[in-house]
Amino acid sequence: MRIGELARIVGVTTRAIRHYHHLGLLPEPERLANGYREYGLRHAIELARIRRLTELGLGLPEVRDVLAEDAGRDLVEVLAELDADLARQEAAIHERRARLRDLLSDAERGLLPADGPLSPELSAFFGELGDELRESPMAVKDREVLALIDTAAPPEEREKLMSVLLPALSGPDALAAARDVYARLDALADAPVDDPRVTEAARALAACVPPDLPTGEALAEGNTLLDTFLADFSPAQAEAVRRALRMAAEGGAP
Amino acid sequence: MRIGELARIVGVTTRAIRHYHHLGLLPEPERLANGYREYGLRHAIELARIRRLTELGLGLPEVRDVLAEDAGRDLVEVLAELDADLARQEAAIHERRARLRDLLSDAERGLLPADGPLSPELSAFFGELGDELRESPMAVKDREVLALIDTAAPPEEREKLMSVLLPALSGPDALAAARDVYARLDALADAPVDDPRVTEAARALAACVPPDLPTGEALAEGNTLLDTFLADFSPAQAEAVRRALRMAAEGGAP
DNA sequence: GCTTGACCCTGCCGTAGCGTCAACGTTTCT
DNA sequence: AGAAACGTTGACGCTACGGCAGGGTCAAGC
Repeated sequence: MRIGELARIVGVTTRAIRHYHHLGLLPEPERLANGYREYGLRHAIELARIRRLTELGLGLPEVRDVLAEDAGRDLVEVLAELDADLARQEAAIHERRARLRDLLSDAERGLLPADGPLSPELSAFFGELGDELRESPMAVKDREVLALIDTAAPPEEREKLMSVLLPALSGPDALAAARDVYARLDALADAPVDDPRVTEAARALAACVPPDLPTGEALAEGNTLLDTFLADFSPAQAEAVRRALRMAAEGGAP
Repeated sequence: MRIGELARIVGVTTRAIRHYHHLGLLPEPERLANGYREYGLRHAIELARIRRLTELGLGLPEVRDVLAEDAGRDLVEVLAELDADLARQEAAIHERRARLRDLLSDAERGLLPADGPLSPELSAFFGELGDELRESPMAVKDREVLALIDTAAPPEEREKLMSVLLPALSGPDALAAARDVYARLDALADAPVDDPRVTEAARALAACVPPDLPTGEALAEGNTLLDTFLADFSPAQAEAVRRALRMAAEGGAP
């Protein structure tokens, strides 16, 4: 029996058989005078065994281990380990599917303009903001930044930040206040730094900032983060934000 | 902001960021005079978006597609497709885990000497055969061959073969008959081809063969399969099997 | 001025399990 | 005798990066 026939019988490709030879999973058979491999029943049997094991999800090195230890002892151990691994994978897939379903249901209700997934509270806030996201560049930017924070710092810091932010976002006047601040900042896009509206915008923004926010940290000298953040704004907008942070920091820690 | 800081903020490795640059997922930022990449808030935002998408399970080429089509239209489509894909994977894993559990429970009851998984009926038959598998080489070989058939020809032919084999295996005298045949064939291991016991063994074996088995096919001239199969036997054993097949074929198609 | 340590750069090899050529020899059918 | 269908070895391709080699840059401390 030559390689093609063996492959057909067991239901694998010839390439796979040669691969198993290469890895030492399946012993190389005798060669005919022309160099062709000549297989016997033993090979078919062993190959079928390899197949059964790989189809269970074992990796080829593990299959080799199982085949090598002629006592079947190790098999049980490997299978148990594999089951645990598969359980983890299954759970991971399940979780991802749950998040996918949330996203898809949001999308069906017309939310989700072009963004990826973010936490449900934020999603709700920006969902209600609605048309603002199509008209106010500031609102768009704000959503992007909050999405960044939501994605970035894993649990610990995220939770802390969200716990002080969320009450502010879900208050009864939060939407109107946010719209007002966005409009004021948008108006500063082309304004000079000494425009009188800068002060008003800063005051409006500071009023929105929850008192528990660590604004002091943000103002610390070596903070390149704040600079990077403000580099994306016009000079007047950046000045307004900076003043608002100072006002919030002074008002919050008297 | 340089690459290390960006990586820390978003929670990825610098290697991943460079990888995204290489694939065109994330635009290359300006370079400083020393060749360092200099990032802004925009990059952090985009990188976080990429992260959210990959963590959902999208592949990087798909992420690129979603980011490229500036309308979010395609996102829903991609996500739906991804969900279908994940559903398939989840089902596959679930099935494998079910088979694994069967195997492990078999192993706990002391079955499964060193073999991989096979269909439950076969497993039951050889489970009951018990000690025979430790004493009779023929029994071991038989199990191996049936396991091969069980693994190899997918559904169609397998079902056909099993449907005629299983009744014969589960009859009340099946175990005793099988033991008898195994013993007779084992006795022929070192016997000459013209040993009188060859005829008796052939008769005993033929009596076990279900009448519906396509023995004619097996005897057709060009069948290298049968030769390969018999090459694993001693001459007298092979002769007995050959004669049994002839007897079954003649008796089965009168 | 020199070293140390923490960054940054490019580029190449490795991963699992084969698929897919390439370039060539053998067998088999017509 | 030519073509189709097989066989041989060898090398590259795929994911989403990790790891390493071999170097350049920058701030601080001696």
